[in-house]
Amino acid sequence: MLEITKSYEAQDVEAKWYAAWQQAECFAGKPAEGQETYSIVIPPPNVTGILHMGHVLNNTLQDVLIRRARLEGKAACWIPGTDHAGIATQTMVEKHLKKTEGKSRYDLGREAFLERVWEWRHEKGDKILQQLRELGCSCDWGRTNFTMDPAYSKSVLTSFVKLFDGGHIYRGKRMVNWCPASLTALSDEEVEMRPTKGHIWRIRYELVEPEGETTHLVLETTRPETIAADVAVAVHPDDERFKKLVGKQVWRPLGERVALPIIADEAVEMEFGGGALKVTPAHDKVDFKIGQRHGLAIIDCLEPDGTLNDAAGPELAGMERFAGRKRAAVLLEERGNLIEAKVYENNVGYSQRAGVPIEPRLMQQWWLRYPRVEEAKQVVRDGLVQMHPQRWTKVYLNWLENIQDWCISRQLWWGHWIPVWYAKGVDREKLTEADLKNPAKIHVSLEGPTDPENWDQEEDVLDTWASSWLWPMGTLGWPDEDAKAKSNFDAFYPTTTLATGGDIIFFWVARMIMAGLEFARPGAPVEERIPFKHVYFNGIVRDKQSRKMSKTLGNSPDPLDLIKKYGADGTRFGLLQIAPLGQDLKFDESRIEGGKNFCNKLWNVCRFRTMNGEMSDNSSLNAVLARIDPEQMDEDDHAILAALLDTKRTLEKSLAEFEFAAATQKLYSFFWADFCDWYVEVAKTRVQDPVAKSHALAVQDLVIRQFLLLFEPFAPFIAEELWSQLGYGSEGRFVQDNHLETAEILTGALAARGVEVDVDASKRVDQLKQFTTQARQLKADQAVAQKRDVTFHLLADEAGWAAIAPHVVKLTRLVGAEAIARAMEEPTLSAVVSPFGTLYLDTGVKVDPEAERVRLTKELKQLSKYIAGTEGRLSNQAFVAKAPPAVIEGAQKQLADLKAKAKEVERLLKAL
RNA sequence: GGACCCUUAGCUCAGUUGGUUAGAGCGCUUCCUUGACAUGGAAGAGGUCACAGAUUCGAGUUCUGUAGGGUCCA
Repeated sequence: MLEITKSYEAQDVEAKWYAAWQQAECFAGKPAEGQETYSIVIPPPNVTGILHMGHVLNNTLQDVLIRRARLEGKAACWIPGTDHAGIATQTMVEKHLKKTEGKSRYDLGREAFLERVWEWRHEKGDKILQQLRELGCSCDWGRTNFTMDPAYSKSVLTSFVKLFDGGHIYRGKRMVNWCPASLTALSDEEVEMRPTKGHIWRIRYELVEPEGETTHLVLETTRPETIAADVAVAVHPDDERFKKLVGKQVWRPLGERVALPIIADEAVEMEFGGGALKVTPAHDKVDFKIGQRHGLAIIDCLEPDGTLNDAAGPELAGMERFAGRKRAAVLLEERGNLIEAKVYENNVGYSQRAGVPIEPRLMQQWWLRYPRVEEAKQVVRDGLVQMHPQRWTKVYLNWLENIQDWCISRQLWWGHWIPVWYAKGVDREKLTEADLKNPAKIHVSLEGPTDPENWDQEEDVLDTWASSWLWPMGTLGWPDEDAKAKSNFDAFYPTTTLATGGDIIFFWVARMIMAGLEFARPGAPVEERIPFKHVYFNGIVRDKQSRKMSKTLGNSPDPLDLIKKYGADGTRFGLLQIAPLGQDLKFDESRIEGGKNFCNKLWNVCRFRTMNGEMSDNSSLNAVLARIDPEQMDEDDHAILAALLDTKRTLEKSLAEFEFAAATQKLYSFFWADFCDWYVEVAKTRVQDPVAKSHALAVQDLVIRQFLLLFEPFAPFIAEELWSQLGYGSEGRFVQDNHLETAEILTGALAARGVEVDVDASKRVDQLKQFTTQARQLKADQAVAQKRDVTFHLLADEAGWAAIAPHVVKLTRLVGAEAIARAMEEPTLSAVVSPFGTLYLDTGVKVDPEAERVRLTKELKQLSKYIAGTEGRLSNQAFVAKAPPAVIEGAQKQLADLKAKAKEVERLLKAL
């Protein structure tokens, strides 16, 4: 007898099998000639991050896909790795440095600081990859990548050089989103617009020369601290109110007393703030464009860290920007320029990472004109890259329609150092487009100049996303030919599926598509250059109040606690059950508990199987099939096999469409309801029967075998353990070494064994189930639910008795009775109308006619309601004329059944 | 301002191309520790499918609008 414990203890099992899998190199992606491949690249988590619920969901999905692919016989490869996450990691280390040593990165200097970051990375990094192992993730760990690894860095820098050479990258002075906290430029995607409460100030700008009655203009601004950087006042050219003032001048109310021209520009909104706009080209994108059109000067009144500089005027210089704003308002009031201060809410751009308002600033940065924009749209429109759910396609295309050049330089130290060198003595601020192509002034290459003493390298690093957009290629060895061969680039690129969150569709997904099209396999057909064929966008894990789970809110459970409490399998399965297709999901721990309970149920039914009889040959599908006796197949056998085939088909379909919740729900209902609650129960009787026993157990072994194969991608640990315990495998071989038979193949294999699965058996078994429920119901009504010494009498016609007779023994056991006997005459007992005839319950106690009348009357009322409804439909001429015949027949049959039943209930009532 | 999503039982969600009496899990009520499982079993209560129209023989399902909630873009 095998020693299966009474309940499933996940922890021991999990540790044991993960080690075994790794030992046997189960997860290594090894493509064979002619073998279909299935590859996934992990969305690389931050190297210093720790596992949160979003990772659990995202990685469980990937593991389900990759494990299923292995079972389908594909060469599967899941490439793991981590991202250096420039700003996040640098900020983390800087904070730590400040806290422990009271030093800034500048105190250490670039080189020493980077050493600290690397130390940090070696100490705290990759923890998350360890945690993924606890979740059961079957990544090919030998292929682990890090975006700052030398090989990967080479691919990043290569892409820069290629894009530069191709004219896609340029250096230019443009408005950027500046983060005063992180002291770096950001891309538009890293800026989040937030409605922000503040003030708007109405301010008088006095005319230098009054124009009749008009002595001043009224302007509204939310940023009075920048008034000193105003260089003009603009009005709309069509605005009748101001037409005669265009060309005149107003006095700047703060800072140096300067006369500002009044100009006309179409960018001004006439309805807003009285129609006149202060123009501050250094601090606003719209103003900058106006300034360019009118040849205006640019006055920058802010320091990089957000404090006001001398240009802001002596009263404000040196102040922090928000303090300066308040002070500016006070100054305006003192000078009589302030008309009104109103509470006001507007959209303000915030740095997504640092959480502070960004400053639009005019700066020299490196920019990328995206390559392959049109092609990137086309591959998605053509379905070469399919997005699931499909609606993301629209979001993607919309972004590409309005795409802007990408600011790829970051004023950070942690990241890929931009491979650009300036000739010593060159004034970087004055470099022109032509200078960028002049090798005497600029050098761009992987290796750097041969005479480094004459050059200074660019200080900036690349945006992190300008490295991760190469992930599907870089992790497969691109651009190095030897590395590509070693990594099986040819076999695994394009990858099959990318699973990620919709929040990074622009940051990452769209850019990967463009990078793939640009760099992978130049000249090859487009379907060979795309980085992936499917993108599945999983939802966001939210708490019960629909808030995003986050560390700062403290509303997220620690996944490792969940794994400890419910097992990795239970956590995975429970979470997937509440993960609808691409919809956000509200986390509900009770569902995780449900996942654990399901595992326990599976465990116990397998345990029960071992208690019912010695295990026979389970070593292969054919071995199990050989033990099935076609002669012994009864309706329950047919019904459970039909349900098994249906489950297989459902999974084939739902997983192909990324409907994970549908898949888990089918697994759950099939196994618990169809198999445990019914099949195993009815089989208890057959297992006592020496003739039927071996066949009945063989069917169970077949179902369990197939179920474990279906379940393994979702719950690999328990599946592996039971596979081993029940003798489905052999030493040194694992579940994944088997082939998951499709419904079609299994149907064929059964047929070859002489078993043609009768799909209609389910309908007849449903009647038996209904009978069972009715009998139990009768017992519960008579308050004898637990008594087993009761007798049922069935008043049935020949057909009814013939249908139920073969099942009477097991039904007797199932309903908890001494006997189910055929009644030859009508007893005066509590009764119910079953599909096989009228069923009476003899408890040995006299029937209470009043209670019986109440019960039957209620039943009759219910039936009458349905009869009326069905009659109503059938008496509708239009229905009969237009509905399909099958529907009409169904309704007619239903009506006949209901009427017969009602007639019998009426008869019972009269007989009381 | 533009685009998209959601609203079904107390809670979290299924409900495939329109078709018999709208389902599951959790929670709740009653009963049960009977040799697989109390992480369990049996029975039960609980829903005008947000609202208003339209299409249709027939709408939770399709269309239009309204309200509420959410997301993205500007």
